Amino acid sequence: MKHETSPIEALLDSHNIKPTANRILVCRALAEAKQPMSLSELECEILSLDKSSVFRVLSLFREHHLVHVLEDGSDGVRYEICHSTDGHEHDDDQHVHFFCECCRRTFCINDIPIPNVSLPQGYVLESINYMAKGLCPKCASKK
Amino acid sequence: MKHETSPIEALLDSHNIKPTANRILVCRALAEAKQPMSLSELECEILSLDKSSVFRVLSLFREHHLVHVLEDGSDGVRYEICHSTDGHEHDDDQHVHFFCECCRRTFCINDIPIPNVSLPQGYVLESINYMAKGLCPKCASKK
DNA sequence: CTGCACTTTGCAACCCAGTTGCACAAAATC
DNA sequence: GATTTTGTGCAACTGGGTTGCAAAGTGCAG
Repeated sequence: MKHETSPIEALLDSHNIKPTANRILVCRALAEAKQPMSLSELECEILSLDKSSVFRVLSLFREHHLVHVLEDGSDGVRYEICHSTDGHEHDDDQHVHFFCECCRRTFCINDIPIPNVSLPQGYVLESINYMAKGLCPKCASKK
Repeated sequence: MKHETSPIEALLDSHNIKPTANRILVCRALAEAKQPMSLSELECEILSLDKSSVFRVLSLFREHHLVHVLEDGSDGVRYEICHSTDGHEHDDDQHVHFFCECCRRTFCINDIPIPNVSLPQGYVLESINYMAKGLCPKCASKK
């Protein structure tokens, strides 16, 4: 019986990434997460993998534009699957993120695209990191 | 002859920070810098000070809202003097920053305020980190 | 199938920014 | 001047990130 390719494998494939076991694990973890994940979170979630393996898988994903990186200021970066329609070169799905200073989690505000600014002459824009900070609904209501 | 208080000391004073020698040094370095500075840059610039001293001075400044913090993704945060008019509680001078991926420097785009977004119900906004990335004019022209 | 080249992985070691404990120096207070 | 409080330097630690290297896995030609 032939091996049915999962959606995860298809996703890797569409980014020209050979789907090894480790890569599938990491990719699935990221895909199922509702929030962007940090290296160490992935490390904990997939205990079978070594830190360096996760690191290298993530680096590879980044090179192939399967994930993008965001800094929330909580010491270290987070990774999130790109949902851009074409999935290559430029991410067209960059959206606003929100970092809760109370529970220190990072939320995707998928509905809200990043507002653009017109930079002064000469600057070449590649990407934008828009990180709003404050209290998430849950933490705000606990006050 | 009486000790003339420098503008730097006045600035510290206005934020209720006792102006010690170290604090004046750090504050002046920040004030004179055209770009936000990292902990290690300050460390190098003021060789007489220990890393931990700079760190503690910066932490103090942050608590007293004399500086604000920004993440440019170049490993580690940067500090910048607040130029808010009242200088307390909320920074009203938050502006766009630009990180050059070539020379890895961070620029203040002072003219451009951070565009606001209306967050979903429940979120309480405190601050926004808006970091545009790409090539600065100098690096872009070198290509 | 077998041997060989290349890729992927795990381990251990390393790097470095940030951070903390502690003891001493400086300043403020009594 | 003695005592308390505050600030500082040193050294050590932490934790995320990164790399070298050798072993395991994979693909392919013969």
